[in-house]
Amino acid sequence: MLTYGGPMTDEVTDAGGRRSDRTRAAILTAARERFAADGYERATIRAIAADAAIDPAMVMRYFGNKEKLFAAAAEFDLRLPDLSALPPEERGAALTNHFLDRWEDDESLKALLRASVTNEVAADRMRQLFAQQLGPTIAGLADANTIATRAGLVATQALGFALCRYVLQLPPVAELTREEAVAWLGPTITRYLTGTP
Amino acid sequence: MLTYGGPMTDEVTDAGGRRSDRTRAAILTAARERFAADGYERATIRAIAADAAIDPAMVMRYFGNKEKLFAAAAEFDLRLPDLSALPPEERGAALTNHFLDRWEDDESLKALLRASVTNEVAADRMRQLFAQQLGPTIAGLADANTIATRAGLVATQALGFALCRYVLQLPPVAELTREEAVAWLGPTITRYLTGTP
DNA sequence: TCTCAAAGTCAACACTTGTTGGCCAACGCT
DNA sequence: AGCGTTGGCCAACAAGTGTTGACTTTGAGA
Repeated sequence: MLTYGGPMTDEVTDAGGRRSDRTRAAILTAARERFAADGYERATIRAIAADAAIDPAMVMRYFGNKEKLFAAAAEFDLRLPDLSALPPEERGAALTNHFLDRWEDDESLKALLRASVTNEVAADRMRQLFAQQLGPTIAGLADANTIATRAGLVATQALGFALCRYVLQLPPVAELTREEAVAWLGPTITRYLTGTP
Repeated sequence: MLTYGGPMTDEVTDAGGRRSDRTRAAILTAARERFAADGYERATIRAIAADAAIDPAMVMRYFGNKEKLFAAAAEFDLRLPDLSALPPEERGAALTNHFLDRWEDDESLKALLRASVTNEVAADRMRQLFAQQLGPTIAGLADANTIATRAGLVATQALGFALCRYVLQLPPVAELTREEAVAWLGPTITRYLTGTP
């Protein structure tokens, strides 16, 4: 039986909880950093284990194999806000701001982007992100049968900007302030959300 | 001495030329395909050699090592047209069309994009592409000290679209016709080229 | 205190990778 | 024909990969 007398928590935090929960969380954190920095194939189990200060075999015990570890590390929720409350012309800026926030406070997205270029599982997760999370939130903001296209277009600009700013670090894009970035991208996103070609 | 009595040609074509020129070209073609399809680390020398129907050792003989092979395979010229002849509001569509052309008739760009996410040499080449090729061609179309930023913004949309369409293959983006794509992206690029935030 | 499952360690495996050096075949020149 | 350069193949190396199994330690419940 899998009973255990210790404190019962669903959350996965650094401190507290069973010992196994802590190392599990340590592995996930290290994995996210490595996948974000190196991509899928260059991030090795050994390096991740070293970062988490545990044995590589533990990673296998906890997550089965590298693919499953990645799947667990790249779990991600865009946490998109409700845009319908805003006037249409402000929605692009709001969405841009939200994207930048999510990108900068969670390495999972960077890990997902870096990996999705060479790993099919990651690419699939990326496709789902925009189809199942962005799609529904912009549904109702425009003609129903244009929603998928609009979500895709938003993806092109959002991912392209993130690629240039956080991954390739193209100087002129990386040096933009938050305000400049929003001022440039906002109208583009707004047009993709509710405009017409 | 490195003299050779055979026909002296600078061009590297499939047919004709010395035997070495032909296999050299075969290696480059295979390398481009593999790098484009698999990215830098998953594209192995052995697989490239197999595609070119030669021995892996030949690849080393011809190009020294994997990095130099990639550098040779990912040599790329955007061949940007002169935009100043066009009316400002048509420049975005023209540039978009040209990008799509270049993307679809040469695998080097896809190879470069896939590799640049995990390989620093490739990332550097990508940065140069937009700084040294796109920059100069849009110089004169807008205020001189906004050129670098404008080139960067164009890069975000161009690379983002290519990423979604050709690499991730996001369904709604991959299914857009050429006309739809140009109609959506054109105005965005135009605004980045000559508009104001 | 004893017991036993959970958590962790260690060493090795099978495999793939980039890369190297030695050897053989082809071919244009004298 | 004989030569020498060039092009090509084979086998192997060292390093690093994901992954596995057996062993040891830990720590809570009886």
